[in-house]
Amino acid sequence: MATGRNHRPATRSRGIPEATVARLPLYLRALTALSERSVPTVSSEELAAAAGVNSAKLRKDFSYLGSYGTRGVGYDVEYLVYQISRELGLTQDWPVVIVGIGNLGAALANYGGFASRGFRVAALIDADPAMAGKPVAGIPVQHTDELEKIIKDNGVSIGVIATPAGAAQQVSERLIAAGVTSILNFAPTVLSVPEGVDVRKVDLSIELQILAFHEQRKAGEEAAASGADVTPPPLRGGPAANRKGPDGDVPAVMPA
Amino acid sequence: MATGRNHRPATRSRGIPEATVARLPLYLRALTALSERSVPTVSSEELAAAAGVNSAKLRKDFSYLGSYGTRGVGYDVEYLVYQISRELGLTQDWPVVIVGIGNLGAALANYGGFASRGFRVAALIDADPAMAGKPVAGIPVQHTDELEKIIKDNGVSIGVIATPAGAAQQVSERLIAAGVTSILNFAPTVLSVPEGVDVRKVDLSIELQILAFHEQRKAGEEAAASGADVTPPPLRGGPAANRKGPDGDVPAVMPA
DNA sequence: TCATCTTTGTGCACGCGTTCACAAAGGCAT
DNA sequence: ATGCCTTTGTGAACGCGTGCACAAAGATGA
Ligand SMILES: NC(=O)c1ccc[n+]([C@@H]2O[C@H](COP(=O)([O-])OP(=O)(O)OC[C@H]3O[C@@H](n4cnc5c(N)ncnc54)[C@H](O)[C@@H]3O)[C@@H](O)[C@H]2O)c1
Ligand SMILES: NC(=O)c1ccc[n+]([C@@H]2O[C@H](COP(=O)([O-])OP(=O)(O)OC[C@H]3O[C@@H](n4cnc5c(N)ncnc54)[C@H](O)[C@@H]3O)[C@@H](O)[C@H]2O)c1
Repeated sequence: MATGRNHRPATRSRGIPEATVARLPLYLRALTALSERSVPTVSSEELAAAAGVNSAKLRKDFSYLGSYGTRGVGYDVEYLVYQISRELGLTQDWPVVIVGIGNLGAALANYGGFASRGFRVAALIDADPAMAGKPVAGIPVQHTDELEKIIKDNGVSIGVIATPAGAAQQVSERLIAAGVTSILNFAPTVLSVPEGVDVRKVDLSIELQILAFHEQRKAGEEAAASGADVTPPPLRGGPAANRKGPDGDVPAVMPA
Repeated sequence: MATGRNHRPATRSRGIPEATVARLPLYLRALTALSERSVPTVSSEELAAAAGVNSAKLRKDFSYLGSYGTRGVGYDVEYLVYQISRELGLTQDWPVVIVGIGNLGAALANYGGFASRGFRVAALIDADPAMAGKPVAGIPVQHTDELEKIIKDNGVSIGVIATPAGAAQQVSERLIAAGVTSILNFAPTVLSVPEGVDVRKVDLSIELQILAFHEQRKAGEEAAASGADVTPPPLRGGPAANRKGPDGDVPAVMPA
């Protein structure tokens, strides 16, 4: 579940809110772009616009990292890039393994965005013996038998799962037993992991379904305005009341 | 153009909290699995476990949909599947276009999870003339010149962007101008869209960076125990210690 | 019919995250 | 130096989401 409740009593000073942590990569990306254009400083307003967030939120986020800005001027781009990188742990190189080299796994392996940010594909692992040795994105695929050895030899602590859903739980258990403590899961399954292991999931179906919900709502409101009724009849406690909010919005954070 | 800098009183769809909407697909998946095993009813406790959430949260979520449970018994699986599907708008078929048929786009096109849930790949679109006509996942790729026509002819309202980051904003503008009102963006860019358009993004780099942050913190706490400072731990380290973590499960995708 | 037992539905309290609004800080020109 | 102007950093208010705890609902069996 989400960032828990009564966790640890100490280390409040280092306690950067989870929501802030999730935005740091966004700021970092915007700052990197500015850095490449040799822009020396940015105001919270400009940077917030580039990152697509509220400027007050950005300032508060940065306040958790310390006071790196200069009033009346803004933030020093290079310095901030460094500070955020350090905070995110990107000043070191993180070896990552990808398990399940099918359509998606291969695409991930080919993705250049890994190396560009301190991540290095240490190994590609698949259960299919026919794939063993075959190079994907220049890296030879290794068999799952080697999984534990690979993890340990390379000191891998982050694993990416791109296997079919049915295999994901088992794969996660092997990864964790071998030393992995962070998993990015692309398989549409709820992984059950011990405490201390972080799991983040990327689920295409869920995203589409959320979009579909909003699409339907938009269509419903539209139809409601013209008197038509598109949605099926509610069976119970029918809330004939349709909200026709002025919203046009969007966001929604998804919890676990 | 219009960067939405207007704040809305938050999206109150139809009274269903956004956080709940984001969990409905999760429940639906668990329920579908039960349905396939011909399980007639489930308690909130069981279903919550299967979906990886708190049972009280699940009950509260369902309460927004109406009272579909029976006290002392639980929920009727089939009925609930229907209700949630209807709520999410999955009783109708949503045509979807994928723009940018590279590594990732091709993987998405090959993904079976689309059709299984009311989504249909209406077209694959790419700017590379060399790809035009080539079939990917059984569907011929069409050139971007056709984009507007494709969207309109098929009544597409949901678009998936898998182009390089540099092209994403422009592609989104064309999609929106042609009638798309929901976008799932895989490109690492902040899309600026007019009000009324929903954007959800999936960003691998961000997910990995968030995981890296937690990894670093875990390593830091470990080191702290041995007298080190709480700041930048030089090297990632050692043995994956299984201590208390922040959480066991986290979200992955974020709103636009 | 009535008692018992299970499980729902929800009132309530709490904490996190967001946003507003503004005082203080600092640069810069005079 | 002094005053002006810009922008930060944050106190405070507010709303959303979460989870506890329990009364009410309803099934089941005697
Ligand atoms: N392709 C997509 O766009 C997409 C989108 C969203 C989610 N997903 C999910 O990602 C996963 C992979 O999708 P895909 O399209 O690449 O599937 P795929 O069938 O093309 O690839 C799966 C790969 O995993 C390997 N594998 C199977 N069991 C394994 C095991 N126990 N250990 C190691 N490797 C194993 C298979 O040999 C195969 O190479 C699936 O769970 C899918 O639902 C895919
Ligand atoms: N591959 C991954 O695993 C992965 C992971 C995360 C994010 N991404 C992002 O997804 C996007 C696609 O990644 P990829 O690896 O598939 O890249 P790719 O280069 O393999 O594919 C990009 C495709 O988009 C097409 N394209 C370019 N401009 C276009 C335009 N204006 N209109 C239509 N099509 C256009 C290209 O012809 C190409 O076929 C990138 O933004 C990447 O950063 C990819």
